[in-house]
Amino acid sequence: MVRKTKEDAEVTRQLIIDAARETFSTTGVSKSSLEKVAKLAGVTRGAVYWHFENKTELFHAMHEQVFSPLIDRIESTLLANNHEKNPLFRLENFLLDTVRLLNEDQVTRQTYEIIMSKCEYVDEFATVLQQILGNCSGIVENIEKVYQDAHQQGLINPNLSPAQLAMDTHLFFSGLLHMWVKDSDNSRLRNQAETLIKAHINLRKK
Amino acid sequence: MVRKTKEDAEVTRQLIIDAARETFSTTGVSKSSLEKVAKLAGVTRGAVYWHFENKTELFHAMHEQVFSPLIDRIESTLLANNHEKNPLFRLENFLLDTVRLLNEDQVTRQTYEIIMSKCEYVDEFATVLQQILGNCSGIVENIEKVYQDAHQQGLINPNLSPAQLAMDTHLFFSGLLHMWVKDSDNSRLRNQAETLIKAHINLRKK
DNA sequence: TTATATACAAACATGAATGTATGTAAATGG
DNA sequence: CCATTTACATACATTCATGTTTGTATATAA
Repeated sequence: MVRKTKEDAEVTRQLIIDAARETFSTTGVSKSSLEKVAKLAGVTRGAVYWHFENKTELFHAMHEQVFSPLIDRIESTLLANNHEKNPLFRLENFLLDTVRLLNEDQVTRQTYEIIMSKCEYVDEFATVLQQILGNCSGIVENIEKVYQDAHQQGLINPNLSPAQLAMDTHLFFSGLLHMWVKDSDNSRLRNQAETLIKAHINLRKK
Repeated sequence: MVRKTKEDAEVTRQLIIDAARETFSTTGVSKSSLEKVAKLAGVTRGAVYWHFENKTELFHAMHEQVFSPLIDRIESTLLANNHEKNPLFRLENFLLDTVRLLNEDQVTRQTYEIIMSKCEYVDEFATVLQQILGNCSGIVENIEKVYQDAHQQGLINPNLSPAQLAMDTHLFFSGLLHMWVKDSDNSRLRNQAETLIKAHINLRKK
């Protein structure tokens, strides 16, 4: 046994996370044994238990690694300090970028797939769901600010409530992501996504 | 051992399905052992295996029992043979009724919860997902017809595409149901749902 | 240079869930 | 009324995942 340096250990940790994502994605979280994950990562369960308390913690690590940067990105792309000064364009770009990211980045795509259709939100995982819902509230708040901007700039119908528009957009996009992720062999939706987003935004324009 | 009559057996079968729903709902599908289900139903695993091949078949039975009538209801409430002659009202009523059903009927609510957040869609369950997606396509088609009606009757902005509107509505509602089901302790959304639906429809009106 | 902590592998112990096979009493059909 | 299913309960065999413990070679700190 070759004792690893600190950097080597970090590599191993990442290998395990990657293997977990891959395994969760094909087998589902609850049917993914840590033995399978370990084998795919080229280590033994010993390594897995060294780096993570149990499967739940491993799941958390995998989830956080992808979603932390995503959450951070939201404000900067959505809010007024962005270079794009038209709030409706900012919103449209945010939605389009997210879909494009799902198209291009397999890691993000797999992670979305797992949290949306390969994970059961009971007991220990209920906290993950609460976390996700918390992020959602954050997104809605930011979208609402966007619509408030648009409202003030006179870009949208003045008797539409920003709060309601924000919820409508969020639910639309949430539904879109769910479909997008689940209906993997329906390329129609995947191609249609951009058009749908633009149509959704246009519906609000004056 | 008291040998049961045919009707007794049917009662047992239903008890098992009910127990399964309850167990799936609290424990998640994959962590629900048939032993637990059996005990809750007041029988042994013998009875479960007598009525159902395995957990997957039991899940199918539970799912179908709630969703078959739901699917059947769609066309009759959504399409033009309905008493309500205004297509936008038909659509609004359909959405509102669905939310109301979720509010009132615990069986329907639990079943939605299970398929939306307490089930992993891999291997044997992937077929369930395909089934659900099939139903979705059906709903979208029907909603599209509604918008075509509305279009012909001049109720909506003439340069809005019925197909895109239908998808937008479906994604909105899909997102709404997901949130509604998952965010069980957020009564805000549950109270807001009606308002959101009406706002969503109003957005399309001329 | 040596003691200690690190980063795992390997072995062990346990428990839980599944599927099947067998037993059985009573309903049912002839 | 008798033979045969039916509708289960009970018992058995097997697989599999988990968590823990132990072993160990080596990086690292003192």
